[in-house]
Amino acid sequence: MKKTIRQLILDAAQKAFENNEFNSNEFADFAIEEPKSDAHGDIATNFAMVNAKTQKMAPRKIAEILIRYIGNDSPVIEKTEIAGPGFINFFILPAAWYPVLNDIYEKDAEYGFSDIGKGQKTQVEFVSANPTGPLHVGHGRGAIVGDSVATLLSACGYDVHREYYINDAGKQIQTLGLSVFLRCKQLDGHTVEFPEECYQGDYIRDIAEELKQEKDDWIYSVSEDEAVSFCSKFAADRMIIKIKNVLNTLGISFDNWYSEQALVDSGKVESVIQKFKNREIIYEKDDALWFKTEDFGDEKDRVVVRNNGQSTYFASDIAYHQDKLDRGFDRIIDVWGADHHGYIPRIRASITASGKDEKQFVVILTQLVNLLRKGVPVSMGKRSGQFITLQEVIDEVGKDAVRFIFLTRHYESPLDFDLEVAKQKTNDNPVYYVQYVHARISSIIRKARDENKIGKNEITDIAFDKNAMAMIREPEEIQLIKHLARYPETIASSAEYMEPHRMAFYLMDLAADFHAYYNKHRVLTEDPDLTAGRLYLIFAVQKVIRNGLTLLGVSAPDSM
RNA sequence: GCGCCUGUAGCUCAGCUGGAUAGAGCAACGGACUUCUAAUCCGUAGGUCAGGGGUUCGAAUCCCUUCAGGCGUGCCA
Repeated sequence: MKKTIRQLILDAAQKAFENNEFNSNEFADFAIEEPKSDAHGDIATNFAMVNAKTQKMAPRKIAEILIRYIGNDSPVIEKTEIAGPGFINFFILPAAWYPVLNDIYEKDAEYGFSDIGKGQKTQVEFVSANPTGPLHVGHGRGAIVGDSVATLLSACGYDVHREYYINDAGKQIQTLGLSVFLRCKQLDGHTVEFPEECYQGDYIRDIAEELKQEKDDWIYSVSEDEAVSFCSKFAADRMIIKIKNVLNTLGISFDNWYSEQALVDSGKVESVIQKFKNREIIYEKDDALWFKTEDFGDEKDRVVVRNNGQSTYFASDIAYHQDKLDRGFDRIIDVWGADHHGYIPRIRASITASGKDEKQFVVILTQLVNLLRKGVPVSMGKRSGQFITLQEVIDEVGKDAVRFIFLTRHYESPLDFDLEVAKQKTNDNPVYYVQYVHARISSIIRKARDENKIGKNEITDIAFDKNAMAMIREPEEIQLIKHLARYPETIASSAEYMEPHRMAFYLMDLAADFHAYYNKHRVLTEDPDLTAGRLYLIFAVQKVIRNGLTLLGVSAPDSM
């Protein structure tokens, strides 16, 4: 509809210019939008205002000329008017909205999908939590945002690749191994002291017990170094399995699990360092190797190889991001927790340094999650082991509620996640509000079948009965269709701005419109045409609700 | 100190990238179930968009500044 109106305006403007009523045929960019208030019509444009300069005319004068050329013969327009400082408001004929419904039936699960991504290869890397402990709610937020963004991009025709980067090299993995090793010894009755840096959560004990079950006393038959190293590998593998399981319960899976250790073993880290050394953008100081990130926009230079010869996490990351781009991705999107924001300039520096376009690299920073119970903060501390895991949160409030709550906020705002609120099945918890629409419509359709009220056509018939269609004319019904017509652009903007919350809010709004309609009008009536028309409408609503929930990874139940 | 993020109704949050009278939900108050699921709906009330300046036809939105909160500012990850 917006496209149609835009074209009408452009054609009219061109004609006005040809007849010398406009001073220029260079028109400024103008907006086509839906006014907040119904009194301002269905669609409005600021064309006249933004073109005051190009035409050297008063906005209202421009508007007058324009609507004269738009005329009244368009099949979709009921009337036009000029309002306020020069808005042009269009009132659309109710019947002009009907094709939206046919479109929904025709495209079905792919209604609203587009190819604006043009098959661009896009990688979304998210979660990527260290396998040194269970996921917590903060990881959950990144996981859900990343997954939903990936899904939305796919719906817009991007060729999307989901990746999890496993930090399975480096000191923290050794520490993990040591923690498990010490816990094993303790389980065997030895007195051991845990160094402060060791992980002490219950999961360490679980892994130690699993290890003992599989390997019995083997760890004492080898050197301690060898034992710890084995424990590291064993524990990391176990943690990855657990992480995969949690993510599975959230409906999240990855195309690739990328191992840092494998990256190191491949020699890519070494070779990037060498390459940068040759270009003299890596230099030696204080027995360490430094990357001149400051030359590429960072605050100061960063260490890539420590004075003890170990390379840093950053060194791997340079090679990793290089490798991503070498794999041919047009755009790489990293989803990080806000506490990593200091890393952006240095990664960007590494990308610029290697001659790539920094615009290919995008970071979504999800702000921290405060876990509460009845308004009281739940303490979180990884080393101490005193924390609630993501798995526990999901078990308590359910996958759908967790996903939806995380998605009803802009990822940039800090999030208070209250476990008690999340469990409530009230409107504090809008996931049920939206799902209820789906269940209600399923219920109506069941009843319609029971009572033989489906009519002579199946509801899903695209070539729908004209008489039935014409019965759709209540204001609430037209309102619903207008809302359904906005779904495609909601997908597009959610994907373009990588803001899945837009879809969540869209669904809540649509749900509100439906619930209001439901309370005011009966779908199943004694009039067969009316009943058929309304069934056709609500079935379309149900499809859109289901499609939208699916994009957000939330289920659409047939009964609640 | 510097950098990033945030500040909108009592609470939790939107506000479509500069548009018309700033919107929802919760909480409060008053109504609607013999009829398709009341996990719903209808209504009332609630605002100096943190404060101040600027940009222009027009600012919650852009710029400057002050204040408040969070995070970061490692040869940790």
